[in-house]
Amino acid sequence: SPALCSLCPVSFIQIKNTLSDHSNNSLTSLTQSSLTPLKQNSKLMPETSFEGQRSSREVDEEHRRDKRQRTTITPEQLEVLYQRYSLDSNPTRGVLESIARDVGLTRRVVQVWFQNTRARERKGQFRSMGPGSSFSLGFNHLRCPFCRALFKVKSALDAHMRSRHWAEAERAGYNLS
Amino acid sequence: SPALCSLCPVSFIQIKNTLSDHSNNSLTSLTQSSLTPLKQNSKLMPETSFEGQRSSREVDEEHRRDKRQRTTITPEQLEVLYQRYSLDSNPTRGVLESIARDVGLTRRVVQVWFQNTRARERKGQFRSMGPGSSFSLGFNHLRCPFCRALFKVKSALDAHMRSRHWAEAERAGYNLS
DNA sequence: TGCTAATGAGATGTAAAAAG
DNA sequence: CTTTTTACATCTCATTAGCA
Repeated sequence: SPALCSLCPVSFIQIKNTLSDHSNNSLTSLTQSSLTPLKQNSKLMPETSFEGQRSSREVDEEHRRDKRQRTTITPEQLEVLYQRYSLDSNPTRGVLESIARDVGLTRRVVQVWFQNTRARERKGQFRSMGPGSSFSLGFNHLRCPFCRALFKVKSALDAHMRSRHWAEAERAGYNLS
Repeated sequence: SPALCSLCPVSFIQIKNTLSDHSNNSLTSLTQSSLTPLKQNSKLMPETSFEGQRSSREVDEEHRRDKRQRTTITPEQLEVLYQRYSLDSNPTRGVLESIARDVGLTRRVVQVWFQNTRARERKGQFRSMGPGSSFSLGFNHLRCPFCRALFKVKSALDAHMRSRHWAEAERAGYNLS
């Protein structure tokens, strides 16, 4: 079976990635990470045995096994993600799935995005806007200086900063009244 | 020989289990357990379509392997369960069945949940409500009492509660100044 | 090259299974 | 039934690697 979603461009690779949290394989890596400087670059071993045992003629069309699949999240998707994040940064499984449907990504991708975003927030990282502050993206959008959230109007951005970046905004000297 | 890691509390037993559970046979079973729709939960927790689309051919390979199906109990279901539990922690079979009907789980699942919850309560781990009722996690982490967000320092948690849960916090008597 | 999506190890919680 | 163990799901944290 091609293992390709009929509704969206989900490949076998992506589905496989959803399992990666559970694959605690190997004594080898455990021992290694515990006892050695961990500098040895173990080459992300593809499960050839597993893939090899299904009918290979059906599958081969489209994956590069040696490469890690990196999803490109579009600004439109980011906008939705940040909006949902602002409502709940730790969504339950069901909510996560609904978000995934909304933005057209797999649940795993959305889950990872939330994990990474929580980590980013925890570390106090915010995306400094760099040169050309709060530049517009696409169509009249304002980007939050502390994260990538996009807003159509300044009042919405202000409200966002008030609610989401209270401390940082104060530190940075924004006057949010 | 029961080797124990000298640098961390990893025992031989744990390592052995990890190996035997995950190294050889488990990509198939993992895939299946993660991707196969839960039949008893299909109404409340429908899996997304792309996840459920594995061919039956892939499924029945290694059919005998240990794949225990783990039900994911949603927060909504937990709320009902805890509420019923507070009324009677040892319900009769009939009551158990009515609860099962209410929450949309099998009687067996509800029964196991009550057993485990009684055991947890006996061990002093009882929580009157689902995860979200303030308890600490890890070493330096504080969990928000109103959602699952984690914070390293109290000030960050306070800022979070101020921005996200001001109403609830006020009601609950938190002093956020 | 910087940002960030993805990966992996380790920790935690708990549903399910096994043992008693 | 209770107690204990196993297995799975998800989190954090640290890293790795892909793409504009």
